[in-house]
Amino acid sequence: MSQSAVSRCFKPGASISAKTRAKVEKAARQLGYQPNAIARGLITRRSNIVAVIISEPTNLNYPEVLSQLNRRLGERQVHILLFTLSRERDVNLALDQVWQYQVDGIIAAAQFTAEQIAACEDRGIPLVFYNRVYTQQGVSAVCCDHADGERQLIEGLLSNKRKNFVVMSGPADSAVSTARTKGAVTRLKQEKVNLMQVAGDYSYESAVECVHEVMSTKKFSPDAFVCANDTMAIGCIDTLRHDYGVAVPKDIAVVGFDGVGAAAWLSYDLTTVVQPVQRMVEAAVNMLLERVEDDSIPAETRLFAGQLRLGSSAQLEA
Amino acid sequence: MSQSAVSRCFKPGASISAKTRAKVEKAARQLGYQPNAIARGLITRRSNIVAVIISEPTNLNYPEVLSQLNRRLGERQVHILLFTLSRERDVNLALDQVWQYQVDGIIAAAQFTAEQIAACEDRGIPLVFYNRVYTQQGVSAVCCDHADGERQLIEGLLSNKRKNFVVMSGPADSAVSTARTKGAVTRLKQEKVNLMQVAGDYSYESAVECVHEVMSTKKFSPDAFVCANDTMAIGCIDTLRHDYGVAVPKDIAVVGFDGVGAAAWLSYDLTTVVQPVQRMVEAAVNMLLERVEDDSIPAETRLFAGQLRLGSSAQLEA
DNA sequence: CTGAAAGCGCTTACAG
DNA sequence: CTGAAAGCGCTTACAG
Repeated sequence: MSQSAVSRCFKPGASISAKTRAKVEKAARQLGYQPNAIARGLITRRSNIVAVIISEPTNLNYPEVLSQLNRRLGERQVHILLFTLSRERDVNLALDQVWQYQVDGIIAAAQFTAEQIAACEDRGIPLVFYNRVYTQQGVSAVCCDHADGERQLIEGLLSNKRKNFVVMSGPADSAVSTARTKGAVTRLKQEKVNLMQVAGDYSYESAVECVHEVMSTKKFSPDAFVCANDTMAIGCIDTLRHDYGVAVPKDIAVVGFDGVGAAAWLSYDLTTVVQPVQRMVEAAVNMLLERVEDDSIPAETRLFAGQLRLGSSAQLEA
Repeated sequence: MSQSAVSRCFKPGASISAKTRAKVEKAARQLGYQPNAIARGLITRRSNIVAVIISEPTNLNYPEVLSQLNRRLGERQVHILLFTLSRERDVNLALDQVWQYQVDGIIAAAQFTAEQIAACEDRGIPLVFYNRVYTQQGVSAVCCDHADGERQLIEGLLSNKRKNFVVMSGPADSAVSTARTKGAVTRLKQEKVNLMQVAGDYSYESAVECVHEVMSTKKFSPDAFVCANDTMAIGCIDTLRHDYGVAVPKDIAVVGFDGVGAAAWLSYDLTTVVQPVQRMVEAAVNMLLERVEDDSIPAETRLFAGQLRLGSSAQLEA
């Protein structure tokens, strides 16, 4: 048994006789032999590992994203080296590790600086952003159309005769929150309505505090809360009902964004925009692996429309 | 510059003069050089990668576990190769990949067969289970004491004069669900109370169906629901309130298990057992890495008590 | 303290 | 179709 013969046996399409193949396979079975993917990667310069960098692991949306990613990549025999960031600024720490592990590509749900993006390019590591868009050239991304989703929600609330809006944003360093908040505010500024902005951090608890802040403001009595994610919208509904006896949606309408599982729970039945996670993940994986195969493929940004979910937390027209 | 000099420069404690070190570091900075961890792993037989295998990614508990794991392992410069299983039986597929990637160890929140455990041992790959216990020798595990947690909940419900219990289990192939259900049922069988068992799958939707099933059963009118996880407990509360106008906890008490974020939401304020995730993860990481360093260290099972959270979904005594 | 050499487990032209 | 040889980028005795 030569080394080469064994190697060819595990390489699909290599020229090898049925006889040698049988011999190798038998021995492999007896010894429990599996080719060493690390050594293979060293010579082929393909590790079949992709780094997944996520900065908001607490976002309820992310387990689904991660498990979809694992499924889609797994189908193509690609593995995930996982990096969850506690703070957005830890990107550099993660990237240092990424270089060392010779990953084939990066899927990032985190904010990169221009230098960080350039560093990936310099090293020839394809990079696809998930739910971040960059205006600069040559950056691939899949993204849910946050601005348009917010626009749809606001249209509905407006034709519902809502006049006094609260827009609740997420963490200041979250690009997703910024996009959503900006989408909502931009549309609202075109109308003659009152607008108050408050800053949460995506968490239920932060929404509770924001609602207290709003409700203790004299001279402003809101009739609609527009929240940057579902978790905060849920926090709003609970606080309004339990602490202020407000009827939702009769007195105040509440809308969220994401389409997490809890949005459909009977206590909330949230009006929200559902991100097409499956399609987004599929697109991200395809775009990344295409560019791994062929580095001449140009960058591309794909924007997916979210789907309006009409719940009873805000009775919009269909 | 010899290869050896560069190598020593990146190895802490190696004998190298300040002068050469400076020269190497300067060059490294200019070229953006980082040692290739893959090649290093090939020769040192240490990849600094740990496989994390999770079979219930939909469990709301798991994002926190994963992000804690990442933090704890990251502190020790160890990385996570992630495997999420859609079905418990995919363990073999995951393990095949695990062998190829020469991981240093495995953390598994999934059910392994005796053969699968033996395969890890044969290959000398340390294995620590998370929230699974095995009675066989030589298996390391950290686990929340599910049975004792259930016992505490049941004691409380009993001293509350509850008489007609529903125990709702999770998926049949989940060891965690089995342990919890068995803990509850064992304790209940010691008392003169009525008991009905129903089978959910950990999801909110399955709890809704279970409640319908129970409430349409003539001759049985429950006054306590004991659910194998928080998500189902939440589904119970919602269904009881919205579909049957039941007062929780006055008419029917509901308890869960896990201590997920939503348990504290105002609409639920769940009585549940909180898993000490931080401590459990810390223990799992320590146990695994100890055994990576020194394979003579014997296996160990560590059982952590869960902490009772007294919410208003069941008014237990303190 | 430093460098030349061997070797980790693979793949891949190259000759036969 | 098959095997010997070179080489991927490292680390680590070994000599100097």
